[in-house]
Amino acid sequence: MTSTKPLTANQQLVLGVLKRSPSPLSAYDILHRLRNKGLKAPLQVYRALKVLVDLGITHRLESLNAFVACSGENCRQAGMSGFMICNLCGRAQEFYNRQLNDKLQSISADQEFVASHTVVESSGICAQCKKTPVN
Amino acid sequence: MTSTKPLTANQQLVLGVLKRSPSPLSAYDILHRLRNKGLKAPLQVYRALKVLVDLGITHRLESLNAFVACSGENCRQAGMSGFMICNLCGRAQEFYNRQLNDKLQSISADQEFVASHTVVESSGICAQCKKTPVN
DNA sequence: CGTTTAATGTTATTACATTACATCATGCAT
DNA sequence: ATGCATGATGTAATGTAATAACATTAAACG
Ligand SMILES: [Zn+2]
Ligand SMILES: [Zn+2]
Ligand SMILES: [Zn+2]
Ligand SMILES: [Zn+2]
Repeated sequence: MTSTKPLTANQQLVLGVLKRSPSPLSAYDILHRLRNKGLKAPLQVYRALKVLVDLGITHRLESLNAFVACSGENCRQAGMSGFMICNLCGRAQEFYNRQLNDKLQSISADQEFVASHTVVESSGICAQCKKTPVN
Repeated sequence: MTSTKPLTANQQLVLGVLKRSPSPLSAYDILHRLRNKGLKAPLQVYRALKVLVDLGITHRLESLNAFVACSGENCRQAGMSGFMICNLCGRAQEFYNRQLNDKLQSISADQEFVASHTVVESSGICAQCKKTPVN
């Protein structure tokens, strides 16, 4: 059934901000953008983010301490996608690669390690910024 | 030639603490352990860590906001190793896998993304802790 | 209704990291 | 030697990220 409980008001607000943003936002960035909507404290944002991340609708970028809306549909099942983060324009491109996941899986298996979550984040320069140095 | 400048006193202290620790330490953990050696401020630790990380002698674990001494020799060249982090005992096992790196490389290439650094961190339960639940 | 439960709000605190500026040591050019 | 540049250190203050503790409100349900 996957009876999916609807998002609460705060959760929708936070998700909306993330979806509209071209690049990842910190919790405090989000808070700042929702002051006018009545949000006042970090916890309101962190609570909403926790739910969204747990649902797989939003991802946390560990190397940025920031959050981004999921760009795919396959994250709930896969549980593991990667990101390419541009140091110039700040955008984070999400990707999913079966072979990469399989490889990570086999590496874990070799060590008898049971992974529950894996972070894959590359920093560098995106194709766009390579062509147009100043964005 | 690789004329390698010797580490300063603070850098050696920080590296020593990391090498002796069985699991990753936060900058403030390190500071705490070096109070008796005269270190007083976070910046002294962060400065040393920056040098050690830049040298590839130490790695930063993004998902923990913590640091760990490099367990291999191949990091200076490779620039990319991964970690399996146990949620029970807290240990972080470093690994290096050529095929994984090649795959990440090819994924980047497909998107015309030039990666300068890549984070790979899996969280889960290590072999040790699987056998002996309470460590 | 009255009671339970989940979501929110509010304040304070803890944890992580950097900025700014003063001081000290070292090496080297005059 | 003396003065100056350079790099490492020390110190204080501040900025940024995240959570703890507790009060309040809103929905669900008998
Ligand atoms: Zn996703
Ligand atoms: Zn870019
Ligand atoms: Zn290493
Ligand atoms: Zn373990």
